[in-house]
Amino acid sequence: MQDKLFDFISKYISLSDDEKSTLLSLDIFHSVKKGTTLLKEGQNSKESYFVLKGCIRTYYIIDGEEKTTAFYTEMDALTPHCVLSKAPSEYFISCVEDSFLTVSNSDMEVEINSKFPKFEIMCRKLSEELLAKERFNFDEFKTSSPEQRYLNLLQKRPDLIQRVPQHQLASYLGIKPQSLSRLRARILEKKS
Amino acid sequence: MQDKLFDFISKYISLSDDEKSTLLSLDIFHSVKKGTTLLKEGQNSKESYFVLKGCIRTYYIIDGEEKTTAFYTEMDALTPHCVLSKAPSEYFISCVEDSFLTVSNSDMEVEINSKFPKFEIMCRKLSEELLAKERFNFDEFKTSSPEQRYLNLLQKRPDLIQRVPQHQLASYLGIKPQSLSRLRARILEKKS
DNA sequence: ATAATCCGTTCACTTAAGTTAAGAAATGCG
DNA sequence: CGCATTTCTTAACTTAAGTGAACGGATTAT
Repeated sequence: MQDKLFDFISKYISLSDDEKSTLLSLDIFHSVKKGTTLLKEGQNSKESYFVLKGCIRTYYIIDGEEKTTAFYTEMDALTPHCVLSKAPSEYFISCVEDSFLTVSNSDMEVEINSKFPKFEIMCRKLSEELLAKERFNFDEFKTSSPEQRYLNLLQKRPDLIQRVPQHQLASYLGIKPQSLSRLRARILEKKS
Repeated sequence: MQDKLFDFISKYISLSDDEKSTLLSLDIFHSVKKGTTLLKEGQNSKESYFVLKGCIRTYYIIDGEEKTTAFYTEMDALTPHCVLSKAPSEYFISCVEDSFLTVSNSDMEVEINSKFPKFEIMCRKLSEELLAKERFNFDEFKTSSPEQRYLNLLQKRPDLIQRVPQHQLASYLGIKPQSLSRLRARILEKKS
């Protein structure tokens, strides 16, 4: 499973065996059970996550209702907003499935980055790439209707629709669960 | 005006006078007239922008209609998706107002980053911060109605509503211009 | 095993956004 | 300056999402 991490890293920089073992010595690999809450609203966490297997989600509680805004699956990285802002978290992070993650601390990252400048380079490339992707996804969201967004998701992340509860998917698509149900029924009708 | 750039940079790293003059020698400062198109769909650009004064926007043309998805104003940085993906651009970038920008080339950035590791650090910090912000904005968008999004914009970027045409604002809010007009009339009614 | 809770779907009704069209106001250009 | 184009608003109508409620089916807890 560690190799998955190294495969991912190799897309950005090349690591020596020495550097690899330094990474492994940090004890960042963790197995997390479905339903576990990794971060709560109001907490001041310094932890970042990288999903090797499984799925985690971020959600807000607004007027007592859960609003899921993002899913992170295999090879997705998440540094919560509160880690950078050093302010209490506005949202929760929880485990959608039994998952295998790397969990790293921002102090630890600062240390590694200063020891291995390579690492700094990887982080820059990765966050630049993720920023561009995030902007693109946001653009797509803005320019399409709920139905188009659902069809788009069906194309791009068909796995999500299988592995995630409908009501979480609904808020991810920016609508209510009932609307998602109706929308799906409408699509099925059209096909026939 | 250059000082504005250095003030911005100083939030992330400290530059020596030597480094400052190296930066200035690169001839990255440009004045751009309102209406100028900086990037066209299909182009393979390597240029990134930083807005010192003015406003630029990204927009798509979908079914012959302009869809504005983002505005970049004072102290905003934009590296277009196509620069990183090295694929033709999916969108246009144009100048909303007469503006003063820095325009930098990705080859130039690679060179600077290798000469000044400090710069690499700044880029990492900046893109991490922007990524967190972008995700937060996306979350807000998903979890609110068009009316809430407009009211939120009124709070957070009141200047935009003044300086940008309504029909561009509308698609930025994910709705049609007619709906924005109606929505504003509705809000005015409520207030009275 | 049974009760309780949660989840997804359906329905009827309300509300708001999309669509089409028309006209007024502002802007740009010859 | 006046004409043309673009932009903004309004209106009537259509379509889709929000709301509240009810129903089975599944999952969880007791």
